[in-house]
Amino acid sequence: MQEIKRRSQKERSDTMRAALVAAGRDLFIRNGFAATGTPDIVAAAGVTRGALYHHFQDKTDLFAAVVEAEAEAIAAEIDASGSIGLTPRETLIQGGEAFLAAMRSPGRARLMLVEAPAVLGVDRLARIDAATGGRTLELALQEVGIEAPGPLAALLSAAYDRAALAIDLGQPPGPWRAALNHLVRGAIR
Amino acid sequence: MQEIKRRSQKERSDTMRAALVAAGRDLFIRNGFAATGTPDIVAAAGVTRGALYHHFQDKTDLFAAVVEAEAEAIAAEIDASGSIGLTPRETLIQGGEAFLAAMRSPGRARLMLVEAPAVLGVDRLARIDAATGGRTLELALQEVGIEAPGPLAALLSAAYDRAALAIDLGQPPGPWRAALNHLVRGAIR
DNA sequence: TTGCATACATACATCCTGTATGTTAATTAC
DNA sequence: GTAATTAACATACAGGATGTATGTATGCAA
Repeated sequence: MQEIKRRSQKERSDTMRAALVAAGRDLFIRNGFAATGTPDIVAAAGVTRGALYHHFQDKTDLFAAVVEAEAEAIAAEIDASGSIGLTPRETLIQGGEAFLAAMRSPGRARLMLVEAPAVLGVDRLARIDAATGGRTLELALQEVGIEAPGPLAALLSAAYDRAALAIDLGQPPGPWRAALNHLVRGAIR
Repeated sequence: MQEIKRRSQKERSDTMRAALVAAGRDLFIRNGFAATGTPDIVAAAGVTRGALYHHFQDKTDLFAAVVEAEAEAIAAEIDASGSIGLTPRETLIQGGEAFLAAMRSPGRARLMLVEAPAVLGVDRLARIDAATGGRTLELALQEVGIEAPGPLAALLSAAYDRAALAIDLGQPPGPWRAALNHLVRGAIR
């Protein structure tokens, strides 16, 4: 009868881990990493700090899990809006639009583009979104015939990041989209 | 005889403040903001925490002072290398090169481009380097006839930031400079 | 020189982090 | 089916950091 007591270990563990990640995501987005204490997180999840330190090595490790989950969510949203049968340069522009759309989830830009590099380090974060879907831009540039697409992809990605941040901070998206289009079209000639 | 005791209040205060900023800069660059404690800073400066909290409201306030000083130093270096009598687009490229050169001071890129936005917030940091010399890029774009130079300047600035970071992380500068040239020339047609 | 303000040093309270230990429930071994 | 083991947490503890409150000495002004 009591299905609460009948949960398997793995199921219990998975839901708890997910609850901690969800609570952490919420608070990290609202207050940032430094201003969010582990007591706040576990209180929001309705547990104690023992649960947190059982599932994660430390607070940074939980944050990394939040960032990874967020990166996967972003990649999934972008993939979902990926229209097929476009020219390479159309794919480029459309992928950028999809990125901006995915980044309009409130606070997501600050979490992924400001907090994450500072907390996890630039290289570690780069590895995370390389593991999810960060190389699509590079491949698209290669399609349109750029010789060394790596650095240029990183630069354009940085430009998109900056635009997403500005929009997340409340600025109107129109001028940023226009400037991005200008930049991309100039880059692929 | 004892010139130490003969210092005026203002002189004493100024040197102390400068010493704290210098010690803070050194440690923030080496270990980052979060991993640097106020005991470390005052120990490096040879004083106690009382001095720090007399001159600054809190640890973040000291960090802001460090960032401001660094922004001024960067602006001064860029201004010093500013050749006159160039065409607007030459000025654009040359200014970018000067920025990259200024950013090769070890750890400076991470401090200003990763830590500072996270600790101070993007908007506050934007105000700081707008107060120093952050609008030169925007003016240069206006010179070459860009209609709305604001967003485009921000995007190109973000690209330069990304390149500076990559170079600071140890990557060879050549490909990044090439990609930046490609991007800028495409943007100004 | 007397009084006050400035420039620090010292002492203290609070909070947070990470770890060590304890407890309960689920899984495995026999 | 029961004992033993392990996983999943909760509780308790130690260390350190931050910010503030208080104390002290020196410069400065009347």
